[in-house]
Amino acid sequence: MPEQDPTKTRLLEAAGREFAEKGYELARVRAICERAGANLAAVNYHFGDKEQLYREVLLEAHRCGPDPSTAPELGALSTAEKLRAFIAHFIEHVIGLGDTDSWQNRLIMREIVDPTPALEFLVRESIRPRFEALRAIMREVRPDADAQRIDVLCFSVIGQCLHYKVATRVMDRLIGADRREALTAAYLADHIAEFTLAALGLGPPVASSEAQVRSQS
Amino acid sequence: MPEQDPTKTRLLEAAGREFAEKGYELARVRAICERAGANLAAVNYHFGDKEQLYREVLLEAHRCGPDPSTAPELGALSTAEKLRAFIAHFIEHVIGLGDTDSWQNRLIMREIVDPTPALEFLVRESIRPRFEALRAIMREVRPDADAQRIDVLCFSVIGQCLHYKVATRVMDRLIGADRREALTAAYLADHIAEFTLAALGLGPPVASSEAQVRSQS
DNA sequence: ACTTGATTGAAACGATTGTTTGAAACACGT
DNA sequence: ACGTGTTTCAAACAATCGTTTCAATCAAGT
Repeated sequence: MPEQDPTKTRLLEAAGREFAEKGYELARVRAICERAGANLAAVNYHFGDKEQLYREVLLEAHRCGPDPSTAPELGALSTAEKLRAFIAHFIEHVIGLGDTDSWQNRLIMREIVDPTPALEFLVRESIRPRFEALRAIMREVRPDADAQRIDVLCFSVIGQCLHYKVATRVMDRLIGADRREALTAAYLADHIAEFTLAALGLGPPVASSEAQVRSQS
Repeated sequence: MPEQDPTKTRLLEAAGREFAEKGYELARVRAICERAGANLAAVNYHFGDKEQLYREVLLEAHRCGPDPSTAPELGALSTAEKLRAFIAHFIEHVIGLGDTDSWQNRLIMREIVDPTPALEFLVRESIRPRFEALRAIMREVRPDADAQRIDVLCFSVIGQCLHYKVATRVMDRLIGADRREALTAAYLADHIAEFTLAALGLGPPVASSEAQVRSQS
């Protein structure tokens, strides 16, 4: 099969965009095939049916989306810097707010909020490893905390980050699309890190202006 | 029209549950009518079509769901206590994690994450007032902060709260449904308040155990 | 050229959807 | 009892969806 851009590949790409935009139910097989420049029957020929296509797309989104190999190296960093690195990585790669927000991220976000049976796989392969990494950091910060407290501390971090992906549309109407887009990945990562470190007693309280924040690091 | 439980009322209730469970597209008019014990044509007779029914259900969810009149009285409280009261109110009423999670909350949450054209109304009537209230508190905490910093501070609070509604299914698979359900509204409200107050310098860093938290209040 | 297997194409199928229809049943003022 | 306007009902309609069909097309081995 020495082809340069086979129909099957184009279908996966087109299906990814369609599923991410519309969701599984609203995504139309006809629209996917049209995007891919393929015939209507191509989906059923290459993937069997719509559901199997969706699973393969989700698998592709996991592979090409947030790259596990770019997970921050947490070797010789201090605890505070580990946390800062985790947050920066999460914002930029998992949330996908740094680059052009890819269909991969939107698709995974849909699966989180409105799960299909494919969620189990997604948790096992992508979400849990990251969560365990954060949990390890939190245990380092608070060695004598019980499991429940560790959990909610992790959720406080993840919740802050994920909010910018989940509630994007509401934010646009709340503070204006221009001001929402002005919240760059770097700014958000910095804010959430400062906020979290201060809450954990690893840094000073969140300052009023950017200058004050910088004055301590 | 002196009736005790008219078809129109039963349809709104049934439609609310159906839309909340399945979402707008997956919700079936036939299922709604079956739940309401009404005829298939009842929807079109009383509401015109499915979309107008959805709008009226959303309006009903806004009225009977998170009650604006129960918004915390923020009169003579200190800034820290205002924030604590806001968070507790948000967790218990808006997230709906306190009582049985009603279809009203699930429906509104769907509208936030995956908006329909009805979002504009929802923001204007329900979300913006609450957001402005939080923004006022934050301005009180950081009088010299610019608008952008006020925004992200508010989002840090809301993001922490909303996460327990948005990612419930993922949490179940991540820490187990039993441990997730053990996170009561009171516990979460207390944690998020402590976390946020510490981040703002209005309280001590988040402690390792519950006892240490209590020792300062 | 012919065969074989994999792929593409246009058209149709069957099921399900929201919606409409027109008659029957009901409520109620006269 | 009658007439009138409202509400319910079973049935069908039109549109759309995912899926299937089967012939046409292509690539490569012989």
